[in-house]
Amino acid sequence: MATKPGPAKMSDVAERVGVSTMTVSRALKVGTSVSEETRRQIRQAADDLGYVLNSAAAGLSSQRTGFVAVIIPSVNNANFADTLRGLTEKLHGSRLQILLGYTDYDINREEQIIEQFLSRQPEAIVVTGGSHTDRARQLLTQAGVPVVEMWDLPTPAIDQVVGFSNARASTLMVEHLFQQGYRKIGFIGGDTERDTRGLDRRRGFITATKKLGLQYHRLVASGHPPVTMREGAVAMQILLTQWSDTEAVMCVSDLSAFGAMTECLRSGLRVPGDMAIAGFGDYDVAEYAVPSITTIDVGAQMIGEQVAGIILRELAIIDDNSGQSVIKTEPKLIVRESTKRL
Amino acid sequence: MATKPGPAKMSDVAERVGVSTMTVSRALKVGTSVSEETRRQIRQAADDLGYVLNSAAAGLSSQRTGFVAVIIPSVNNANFADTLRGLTEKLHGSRLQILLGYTDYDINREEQIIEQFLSRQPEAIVVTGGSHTDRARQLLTQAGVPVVEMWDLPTPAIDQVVGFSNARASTLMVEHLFQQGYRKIGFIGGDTERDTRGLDRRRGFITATKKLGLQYHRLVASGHPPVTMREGAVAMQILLTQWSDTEAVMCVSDLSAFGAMTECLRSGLRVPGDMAIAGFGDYDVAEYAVPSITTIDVGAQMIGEQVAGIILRELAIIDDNSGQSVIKTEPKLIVRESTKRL
DNA sequence: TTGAAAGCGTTACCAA
DNA sequence: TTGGTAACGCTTTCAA
Repeated sequence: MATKPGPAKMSDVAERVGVSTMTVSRALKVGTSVSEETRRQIRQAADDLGYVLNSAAAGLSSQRTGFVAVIIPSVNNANFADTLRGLTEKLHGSRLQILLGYTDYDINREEQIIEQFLSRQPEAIVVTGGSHTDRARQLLTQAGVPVVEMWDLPTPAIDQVVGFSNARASTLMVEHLFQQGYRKIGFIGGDTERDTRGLDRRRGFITATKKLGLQYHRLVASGHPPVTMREGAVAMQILLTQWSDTEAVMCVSDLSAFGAMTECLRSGLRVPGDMAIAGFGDYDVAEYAVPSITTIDVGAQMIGEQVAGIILRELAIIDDNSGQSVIKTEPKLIVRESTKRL
Repeated sequence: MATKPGPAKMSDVAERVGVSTMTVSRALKVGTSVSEETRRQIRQAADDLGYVLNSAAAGLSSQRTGFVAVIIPSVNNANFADTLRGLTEKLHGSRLQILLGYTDYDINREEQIIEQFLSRQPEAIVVTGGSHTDRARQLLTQAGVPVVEMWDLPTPAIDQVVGFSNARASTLMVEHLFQQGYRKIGFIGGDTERDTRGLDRRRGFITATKKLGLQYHRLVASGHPPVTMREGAVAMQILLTQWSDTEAVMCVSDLSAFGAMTECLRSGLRVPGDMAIAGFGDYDVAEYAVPSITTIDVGAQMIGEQVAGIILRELAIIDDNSGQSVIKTEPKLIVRESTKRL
C-alpha cells in the first residue's frame, strides 16, 4: 500500500472516505449539515492520516484569517501581560487567534511590526497608546479592519479606543499625597518620548501639583523604558542629593518606586517617615514589599476584556459603519503603608 | 478614474506598471534579478496603491510560511521574556516571524495551542520543557519540522534540545548554603506536576541535601504556578510554624523567595541572621531587594539565542538528517546578602 | 445532504 | 531579465 508523501491534505481524507473535499470541509466544522455517519467516517479518516487543516489556504479562500494582531510595548510587564490575558480569555472559544508583537517602546519597531502583521491579513488590529509614526498611522487607517488603541485616550483616535487618561490618574495620587500632608513632592520618570504614558503621568503630576499650589520642580529623569528598579534607585540618589528636603516621591511605575524605596532604606531613611513613596500599576511587588507601596490600579485585565469585546462586536457586523467607540476605564488609588503619615 | 475595490494585490501593481505579476514578485524581493528601472517603478506603484503582500498566499505557494511557533508557560515572567528576547533578536532580519503562545503551565492548554499552531504550518516549533500530553508529543513528532524543547533536558527528547538540568542547578545552591554553615535547610515550592522544572529543582534539593547528610524533610508546598510572591509569604508562615528552628530556605523562584523574605521581616526576623533565603532565576527583585537575594542565573536570554541558532541552521539545510543536537547551558550561582553568615 | 467548478493571491518552473 | 502557466489547499457558490 503506497502512502502519499508529505502531510495529508483534505483531498486525501476525501479520497479515503469516498466523498468530495467539500464534504470533508463541512464535516470538520461545527454547525454544518453532514450526515452523522459520514461525519464520523471523515473524522476517523482525518485522525488516521494525521490530517491538519491548512489555515493559510482556508483563509485565502474564505478571506478570513482568524488573526487578531496585538501589539504591546513589552511582554515582560505584568500590566500588559494582564491585558493580554484579558484579551486571550475573552477571545478563547471564538475562531480568533492572537498574533502578538512587542515594540520595546519604540514606535519605529511598531511601524515595522504593523507592516509585517498586515501581510498576515489580520481581521483586527490592537495597538498600545496613540503615539505612532506617520506611516504607521497611515497603515492602520488604510488597513480596512477595526483598529483599537488601548491604554490611553488619544486625540484624534484612529478608530476604537479602550483606555484612560494617564494624566488624570496621576492627579489621584497627588491629591492623596496632599491629603496626607506632604507638600514637597518629587516625581521620578516619565521623561522620555518613548513612553508616552509615562510622559502623561508626569504632565498630570505637574498640573495637579500646580493646582494645589505646590512646588513642581522636583523632577528626576529615569531613562529609556522599560522602567526598571535600577532606574528608580539611581533617580532617588539624585533626588536626595539635589533636594534633600523632599517629603514624598511619586514614581512612574511600581518598579521604579520599589528601586527608589530600597535606595532610601539602604541610605538609612525610613519609608514612610523620612520619605513617602508612591508607584503606579499595582504590580505584585508593591503589595509584598516592606513597607507595601501605595499605587494606582489601572484595571489592566479589564482593558483587555473590553478590547476583545469590541473586536467580537465589530467582526460580527457586516461592514456596518457601527462607528467609533471610546471606552473609558477607571484607574483606582490603592493606599498602602509607604505613604502613611507617621 | 475608477479605483479598484478592496486592497491592492500584486496583479494591480503589475497592471499599473505594465509587467507580469512574476516581475512584481521578484522586484519586491531582495537578491533577485530585475532591472533597476523596473524595480523602481514597481516599488513606486506598490507604494502608490498601498500594496501589502498577502503572506498566506505566498506561503501557500512557496510552502514556506515564515512562522516559528514558540510556546512558553507564561508571558509575564522575566525569565521566559528574556528567552523570547534572545529568540526575537537573533531571528530578526531573517524571514522568520514568531507565533507566540502561552500555556499557563497547563499541558492540556499546550496541546490545544500546538494543534492550533500546526494549522498555520510553522517551519519550526519551540516548546518549553519536556512534559507534554501523549497527543501533543505525537503531534510534535509528526509535524515534519524541527522541534526544539528548551529550559530542560528531557529524556527522551523529541528532537532538538537547549536547556539545563534544573535538579543540578539546585545542587549549586544547596552546596552554597552548606558552605555558609547552614544545616537545617527548608525548600519552598516545586510541589506541583504542572511545573516540572520546579519539581526538578525540588528533587535536586532533596538529592543534594541527602548527599550532604542533612535533613531534607522541611518541604513546603506553594500551590499552582505561576509562582507568586504571595505563595512565598504563605509558605514561609507554614515553615516557621512547623519547623521554627530552620536556618535557611531555598525557594523555587526569586518571586517566592521575596515573598518569603518579606514575611520574615514582618515577623521581626532578620534576613540574614535569623534566616537565610535563596531564590532561583535572577529576577530584578532579587538584586534590588533589601537585603539582596542569593539566586541562580540560568542564562535565559542565551537559551533563546541558542534556540534561534538551531532553527536557522535546521532551516538552511535541505532535508539532510542533520540529526538531533542537545545544547547544555550552564546555570550560575549568584551570591548576595540574603545568605550571608553573620 | 452532497458535489463540481471556480476562484482566493502568490510563487515555482520552465521557456523565451 | 522577463513572462506564461500551473499549482498551493482550501472554501464559495451554485446546482443537484
